[in-house]
Amino acid sequence: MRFLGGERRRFGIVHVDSATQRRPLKDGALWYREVIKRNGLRENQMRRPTLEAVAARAGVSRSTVSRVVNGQTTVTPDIRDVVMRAVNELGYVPNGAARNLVTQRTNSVALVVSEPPNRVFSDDPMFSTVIRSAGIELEAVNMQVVLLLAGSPESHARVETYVAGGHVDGVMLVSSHGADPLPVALTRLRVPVVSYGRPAVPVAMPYVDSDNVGGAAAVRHLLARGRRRIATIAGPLDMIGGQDRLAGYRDVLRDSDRRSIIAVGDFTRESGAVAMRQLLADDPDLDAVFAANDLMAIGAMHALRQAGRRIPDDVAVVGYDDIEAARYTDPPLTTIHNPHAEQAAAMVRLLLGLLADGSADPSIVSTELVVRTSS
Amino acid sequence: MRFLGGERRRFGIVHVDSATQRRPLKDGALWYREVIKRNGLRENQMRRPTLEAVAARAGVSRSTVSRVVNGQTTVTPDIRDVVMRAVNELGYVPNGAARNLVTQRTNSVALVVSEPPNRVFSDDPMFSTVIRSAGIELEAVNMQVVLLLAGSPESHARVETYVAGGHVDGVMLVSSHGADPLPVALTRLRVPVVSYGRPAVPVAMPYVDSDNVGGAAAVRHLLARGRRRIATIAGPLDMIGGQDRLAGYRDVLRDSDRRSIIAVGDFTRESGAVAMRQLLADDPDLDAVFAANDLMAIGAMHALRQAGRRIPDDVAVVGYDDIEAARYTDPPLTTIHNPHAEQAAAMVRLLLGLLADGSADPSIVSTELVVRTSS
DNA sequence: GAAACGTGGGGGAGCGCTCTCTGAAATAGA
DNA sequence: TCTATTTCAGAGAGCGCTCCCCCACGTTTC
Repeated sequence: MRFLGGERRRFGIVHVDSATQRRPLKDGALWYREVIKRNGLRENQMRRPTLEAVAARAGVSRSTVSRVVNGQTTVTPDIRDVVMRAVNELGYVPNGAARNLVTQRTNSVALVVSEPPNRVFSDDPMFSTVIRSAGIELEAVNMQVVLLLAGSPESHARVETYVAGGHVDGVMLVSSHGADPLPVALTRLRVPVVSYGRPAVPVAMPYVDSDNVGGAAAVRHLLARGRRRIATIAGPLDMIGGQDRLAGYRDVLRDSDRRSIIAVGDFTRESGAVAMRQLLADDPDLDAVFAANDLMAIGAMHALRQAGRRIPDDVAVVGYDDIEAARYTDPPLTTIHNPHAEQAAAMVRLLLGLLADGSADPSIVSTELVVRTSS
Repeated sequence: MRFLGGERRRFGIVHVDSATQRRPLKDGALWYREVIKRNGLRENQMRRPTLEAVAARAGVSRSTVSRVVNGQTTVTPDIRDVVMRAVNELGYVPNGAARNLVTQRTNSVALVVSEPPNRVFSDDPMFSTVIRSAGIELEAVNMQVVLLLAGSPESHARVETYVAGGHVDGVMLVSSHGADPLPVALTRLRVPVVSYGRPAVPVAMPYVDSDNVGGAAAVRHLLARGRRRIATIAGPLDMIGGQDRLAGYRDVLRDSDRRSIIAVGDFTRESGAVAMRQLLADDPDLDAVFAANDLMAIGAMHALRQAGRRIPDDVAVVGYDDIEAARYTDPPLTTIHNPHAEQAAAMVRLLLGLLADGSADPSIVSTELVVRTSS
C-alpha cells in the first residue's frame, strides 16, 4: 500500500460485502462529543490561527487585520504589507462559521432536488447539467452550492430545518411535482427561493422556465414530414414539464383534425419502452411518436426495434431535451433542444438578483427543433 | 402570471438574449454590505427567534433550552415539555453558524469534483451517480454535501480556501488526474480527505476503488468468443482508471500472444468515435474493441455503424461501467458492471470513519462482466 | 442529625469574526 | 498659532450558541 498515514489509522485493502456496507451509521451529531472528548487538548494545540494571532504577529489590532483581509482600502499600504506578511507566514484563513455568524450571510445557496425515487436511479443528465451549470455560475461570484436531496417525505423535514437554520442564503428548487409540499413550505421560511421550471402548485415563487412551445414544434415537424398517425409519450402529468409538452402536442393535433394517441411515462428510458409497447398495441398503424424527453425516446426506439419497426421508415421518433446521447442513437434522434445549462445559469442569476436587491426578473429560455435522422 | 409577490419585487416574463445572460456578476462579498445598509432595521425586526427568546418564553435559562433542543436526558420531563412548547410556538430553529462556531463542526462535507473541462460538458452519468449516492448516504447521518467544482486552476485556490476556512468537516475527492495538485494541497490542510478511486499521485490518502480486473475480464471474454484482433480505446492515461483498465487489456493479450491495438480517448462519446475511426484506419481487420467506459463504447458503436460494420457480426464491442444507457444501445452493450453508487457510499463511510475515530478501512468494490448482445 | 453524595438547572465565558464608535495624528484653513 | 477637518487604527460590543463550573436542593449514609 502507499499510505504513509499516521499513528492511529489503519490502512489496507478490505473487501466489504453488501451486509457490512449497509450497516447503520451513527448520527453525525453524536460523534463530535466523542471526538472532542478523545482528542481533548490536542485539538486546541493544532487549532488554526485566528485574527487575533495575526494581529499579534503584525503588531496591529484585530480590526486592522480584518480590514486588510476584507480588502478595505482605508489601510495604509505599509501596514497592509505587514499584515499580509503575517497572514502568509501563519497561513491564516478566516473562519467561515464566525464570519457567517456575524454577517448573517453564508455565501452559499441550496440546490434542492425534489425528485421521485424512481427517477433517482435513472441517470437523467438533466440533473447533472443543472447541478454543474448552477455550480459554475455561483462560483463565479464566490458562492457555493449545497446539494439537498428531498426525495422522500422524511427528508423534507430535514431540508426545511436545514434551510430554516440559516445555513444558506437562498434556495433553488428543482423538479417539483404537483403534490410536493416543499415549494409552499420553503416560501414560508422567509428565505429567497427560486424554481427551476414553473412550480406545479400556485405559489409566489419566481422561476426560470423553458419555452414550452417545443412540444408543438415537434408535432408540426412530424406533420410536415407527412406523418398521419402521431402518438406521444407524455411525462408525468403532475409535473409542469409533462403537462406543457403534452398540451403542445394536443393543440397542434386538434388544429389539424387528427386524433391524439397518448401514453404516459415518467421520464425514464424504461417507462418510454413500456409506453411504446402499449402505444403499438393500441394502434399498430401509428407512424410517428413524440416523446416528452430523450430518455423516453430512447426507450421507445428500443421497443420499436424489438417490435421489428424501422426508424424512421416505419415510425418516426422525436424526443425532447437534446441530451448528448441523442446524437449517438441509431439513427440519431431528432429532438427539441432545451438549454438546461443556460436555464440553470439564469436561475442562479434570478436568485442572486433576489438576494442583492429583491428584484426578480424571470426569464424564459427558448427551445429549438434539431432535426436528425430519426424523423 | 401567477406571482402574488411583494412590494419591491417585479415579476413578469422577459426574454433574455445570450448577451444579457453572460453579463458579469457582482462579487458575493460585496452585496451583503449593500443589503444590510438598505434593509437596516427591518432585518432586525424579522430576525428569527434565538435560544434566549425561547428561554424567556419558557421561563428557564438558555442552558436548559439548549439541553432540550439537543436531546440531553438530564432535564425533568415537565420542564422539557414547557420548553418544547415554547420552541414550537416561536418556530425556533437553532442557528447553524453559531453552532458551528462553538462546536468547531459543520456537519457537512465537500465533494470536490476535479474534472477536466472537456468532460464537464459531456454528461457522464458517473458523476451524478456519485453525487447522488454520496448525498443519500450522508443524509442518513444528518450531514450535507457541499459541491465544489475544481475544473480550472483558478478554482483550485477557491476550493482550498473554502476547505481551509473550516466550512466542511471533511473532503471527498473525485476524479483527479495525474497533474492534479489538489490531493496534495488538501492533505496539507489537516482536514480528513478521502478519494474516489486511487489517487493518481502518491499521497497518504485513504480511498475506495473498484476492482480493476474488469479490463482483463472483458478481454478474456472477447478471446473466449473467438475474437482474434482485439483493439482497445483507453481512457486518459493520467487517470488511474485509464491506466488500470489498459493494463488489464495488455496483460491478457500479452499472455495470449496477441498484438495490442490501442487508441486513447478521454471518456467522452465523441472521443470514443474519433478513436474508433483511427483504430479502423490502423487495422481494418480488427474484430473486437474494448472501450474503457461505456460512453466511449457508444461513440465507437456510432463510428462502426458509419463505417458500415455490423455489431457484433463484424466487430464485437465491450464497454465499462454498465451505465443505464448500455441497456438501450443497438445492440445492447456488453460491459463491465462497475457499482459507482456502492463505491460512493463506501467512500462516505470511509470518510465518516475517519471523522469519528480516525479509522480508515478502505474497501474495494468488485466489478462483474455483463454479457449482452454487442459481443 | 450532620456529613457525604447525587441530580437538575443557572451563570457566564468564549468560539472567531465584523463593524460602529472613538480618539489620535495628520493636514488644512484662518 | 490655534482651530476645523480629514484620515486611519484601536477598543469593544456583540452575532447565537455550547459547555464548564457551581450552587441549590434532595437523598442517602453512618
